[in-house]
Amino acid sequence: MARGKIQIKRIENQTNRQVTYSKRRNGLFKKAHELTVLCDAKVSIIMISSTQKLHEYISPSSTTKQLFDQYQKAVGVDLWSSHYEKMQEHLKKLKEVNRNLRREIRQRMGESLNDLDYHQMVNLIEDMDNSLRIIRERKYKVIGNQIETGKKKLRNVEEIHRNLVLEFDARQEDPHYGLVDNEGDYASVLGYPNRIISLRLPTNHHPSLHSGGGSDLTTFALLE
Amino acid sequence: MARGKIQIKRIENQTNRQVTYSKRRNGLFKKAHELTVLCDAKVSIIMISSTQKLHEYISPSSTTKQLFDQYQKAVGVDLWSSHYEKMQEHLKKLKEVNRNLRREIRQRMGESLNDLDYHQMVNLIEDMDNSLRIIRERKYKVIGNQIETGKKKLRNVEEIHRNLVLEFDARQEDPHYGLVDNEGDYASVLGYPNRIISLRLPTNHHPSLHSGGGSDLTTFALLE
DNA sequence: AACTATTTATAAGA
DNA sequence: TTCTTATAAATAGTT
Repeated sequence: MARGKIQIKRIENQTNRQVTYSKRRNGLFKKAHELTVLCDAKVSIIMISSTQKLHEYISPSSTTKQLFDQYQKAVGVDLWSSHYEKMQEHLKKLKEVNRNLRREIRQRMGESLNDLDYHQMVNLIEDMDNSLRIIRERKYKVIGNQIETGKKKLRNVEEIHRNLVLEFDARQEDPHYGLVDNEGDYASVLGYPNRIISLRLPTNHHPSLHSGGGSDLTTFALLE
Repeated sequence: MARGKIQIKRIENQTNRQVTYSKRRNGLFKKAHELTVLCDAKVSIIMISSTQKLHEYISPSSTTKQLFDQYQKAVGVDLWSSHYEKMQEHLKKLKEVNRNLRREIRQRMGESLNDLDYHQMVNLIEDMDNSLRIIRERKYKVIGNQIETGKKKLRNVEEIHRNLVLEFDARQEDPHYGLVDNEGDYASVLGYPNRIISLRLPTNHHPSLHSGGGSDLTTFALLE
């Protein structure tokens, strides 16, 4: 278009091609912008050079996506859809699975039994019987554990009580029995909360001699 | 650019604007195409006029979507994703629901009982007991129905048999008893398959006189 | 990146 | 919408 006409065919010289690309790209964008302003139109240009570099023009107050959405709408082909399809399928499968799970639960709750034939119903009953047995066993095991724990706790408490009573009796016979130091608060030193000791021996703040240590009273406290 | 310079600003005259739009659009597309060929580039132009008409240019051997995908990749923002989000959320919810349903079934099958505390276990047992009762009732009802239907069918069969025997005896006493026409095959005319009649009376193809019609033998056939 | 001869695009009119 | 044409704008080749 200047200094000589050119053929419209690929420019083989790489440098030349890039220079022309740059110049004409600017020209194209300028024209696009003029069009945008003069005719109140929206224009989106996406260009990828032979070196894979990308340039774009988008008319002011538009976005490329906006224009692309309008383009799809006008062309009538939803190019997003292919991206959806896989997901749609997944969603469908999940819903199906969901439905089946719900049905199974309903049947196990004694509803929707019309869906089952006699044989299936017999199987269901057998299965639920087995399950119930398992769950009951489990329950009994839990109960057993609780009773066992309870007994253990009870034994501990009884021993503590017994020891306290023994000590108390001993003190009554000999007021100085076991009294080593008036200053220290043995109960709290050994980690026994005074509150609990005083429940048992309101007038005496000395610990029992034989109880196993703080842990016993801890378990006792947990029993409450 | 010709016959006088123009200001680059919106053309107020509507006709003029449209004419200019048309002319410049062609110019732009031509330039785009030249660029495509000269510089071995890919170009996508989407234009929407002030009257919302859409035009596009796409360089040969490309698609608009292709270029748009490359554009997204280069720009680094996935414009599809916003379309996914809602679906993603839905998917997530469904999976969660699914998980819960599975857990409930597992528990009702005596598995994953660690997830339940004692109270929940007691409730589950009570619930399953009730459900089992309902299902058993249903089963008994179905059994009852089957027995009832069976009895009814048996009665019908017995009556048919009785009548056939009666007829057979009558025929032995009087060979022409009840014989009206030798041509017709009464059994099949009345809808009785010969095969079944012949099972009972291999030498006599006449129907019983009193049985209730084809339906009885149909129900009989169902009994087999 | 700048220059400029020349080609190309196009505004206005028909 | 298309053609015409005077003129503005773009740009190929050069520096």
